[in-house]
Amino acid sequence: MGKKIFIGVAWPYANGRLHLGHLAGAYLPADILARYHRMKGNSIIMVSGSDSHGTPIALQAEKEGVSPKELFHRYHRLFLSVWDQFAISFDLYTHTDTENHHQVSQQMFCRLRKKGFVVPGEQEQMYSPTAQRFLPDRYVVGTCPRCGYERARGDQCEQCGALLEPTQLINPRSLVDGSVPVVRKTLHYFLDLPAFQDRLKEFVRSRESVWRTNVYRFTLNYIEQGLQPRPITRDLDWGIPVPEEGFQGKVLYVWFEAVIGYLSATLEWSHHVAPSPSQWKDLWQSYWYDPSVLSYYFIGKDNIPFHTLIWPALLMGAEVLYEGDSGTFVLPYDVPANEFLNLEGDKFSTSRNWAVWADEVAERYEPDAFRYYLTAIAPETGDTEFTWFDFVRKNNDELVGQWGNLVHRVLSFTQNNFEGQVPDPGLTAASLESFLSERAVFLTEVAQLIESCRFRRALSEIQDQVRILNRFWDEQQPWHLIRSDRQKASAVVYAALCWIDTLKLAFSPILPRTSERLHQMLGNSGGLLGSVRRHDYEDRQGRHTVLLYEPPRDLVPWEVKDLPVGQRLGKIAPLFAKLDHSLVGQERSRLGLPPL
RNA sequence: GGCGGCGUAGCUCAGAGGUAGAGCACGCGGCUCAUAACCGCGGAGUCCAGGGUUCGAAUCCCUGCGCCGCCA
Repeated sequence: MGKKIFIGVAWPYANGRLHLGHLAGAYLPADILARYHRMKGNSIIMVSGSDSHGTPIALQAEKEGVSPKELFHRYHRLFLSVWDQFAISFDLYTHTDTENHHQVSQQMFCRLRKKGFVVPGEQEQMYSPTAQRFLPDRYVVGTCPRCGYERARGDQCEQCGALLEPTQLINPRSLVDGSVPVVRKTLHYFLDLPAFQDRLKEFVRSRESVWRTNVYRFTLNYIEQGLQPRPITRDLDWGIPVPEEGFQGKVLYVWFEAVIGYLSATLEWSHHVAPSPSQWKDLWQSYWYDPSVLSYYFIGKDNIPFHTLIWPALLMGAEVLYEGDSGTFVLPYDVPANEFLNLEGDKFSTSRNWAVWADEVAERYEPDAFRYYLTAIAPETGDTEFTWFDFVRKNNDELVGQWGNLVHRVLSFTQNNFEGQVPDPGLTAASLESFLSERAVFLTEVAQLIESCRFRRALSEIQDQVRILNRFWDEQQPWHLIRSDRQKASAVVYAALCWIDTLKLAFSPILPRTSERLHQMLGNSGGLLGSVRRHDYEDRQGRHTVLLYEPPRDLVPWEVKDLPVGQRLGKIAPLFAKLDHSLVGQERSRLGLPPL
């Protein structure tokens, strides 16, 4: 019986481009897990979407003189093409400004309100009399009380790093029109997190053996320090309206509704794929109310408490989405938060333009080369470093030199000596038989590593096996055997081809594009990659473009298969391109660095 | 300031109480099927610093330093 897997991936904020740090931190590992489970025959969905609301988007839109909707649609479109370029196989990639997401978020709000976990309270906030509206902390600037910097923001001083309340600023003014704001009381709703203190603690403890130690300890400690009520509404006009009388001009806080996207996206996906309208309900509920579902959330380390505490609290509090639903929400199984990827000795920064932009780089290089490199240096246990020098090096020496070359030397040899057909091993020597039987052990080992989200380790395990096969080929010397003992040569080639076929399988979650090509080259039927499809639709919020994933009609299963004797190989071509070392200098100069 | 993570060979990173590991780079040798790729051998390190526990610590504990994140 197959397992049921839900994979949620952080909702990227649609006010800036995506860079390799985003991919390495969340989207790539999630995709690897998703692709693996599909081959394993498990039911899985992977969902995410663009986060369209919130202060930074509103602020930036104002600066550029466009509407927030326009701004976020621009980035949303860009994101869609990145997922396509890097073959990130979201079953649904949507955004938070759909009618469905508005409804589900408001419904969650109402559920929690009704159950008493969302309560009203007063807050003091800066108000601009000239603009007649409340100002988010960042909209207020003034002199920092600590260092005297004159353009400190209401939430933090960029000069000295002090975290501030806007009321602490000396000579505060509005960033919008320069007017002097005043302090005013405002009514908001708060999530009663302390009410969940004990249940959350019990929940977190139950995950000790699954979660990474940093995630576990960080979360547990957070609870033990005592949870505070958190405001879940804001004075802002860009967002999801608070569904309550007297709350005009207020919206749900973006951190509250964005996590609900995991749930709303599942509903939307079910709408898109359910065979009949009456079945969509069963479909989405099967991912949220069945206690055997394993749900994974791929995020960066800055996002941990939202997924290990706040989201579980919302799910516990609401219990179900609609009154009368049977079952209760499934809590996160694993939250494999990654640390950060740095770039050439400094952290990625969108505002300082210190980044390798995903959309750009996908046009200059084979995206699988990045998938390889980013998995090899995945920041699973600590921050790691992207350097162009190391990228070119790993691409040339490991990906091309070891894996690509192994494939090419064996396939070419088959082409040249066996008319491009899988040779008959005849009575395979016992040593080759046991060599071939190790494939199953190998696949199981890789599977276990992937299932426990140790992708970097999985990749190194696979590369070890590539090295073993290169050695096998060298030791057997088929280029001599072909003259002295053709039968033995056939057996060696057969064994090598079968192993390559298995390695292709193991590589395919990490390198889907090139594995698909290799799959064809080996003359196989079926497919590995699948396709990402755009889908347009309209609702009361406007027109939307989302991404849907379609697996290959005949998805190759995750299991050892002997190649049929006589199977014709496809057209052979190198899987990967070697990169010239001059690229290192070129790419570095794009960043304003000396050539090395 | 509080909490968590990280600090290991020139570089990128594994490991985790019992004589320091991998890949690359470097040196030597082999092979020629292959994208000058592949295979073998070798040198290389006060495992951030200081203290403690232990027969034994890179690994556990304490203190400090540096980097990253969260929170105040």
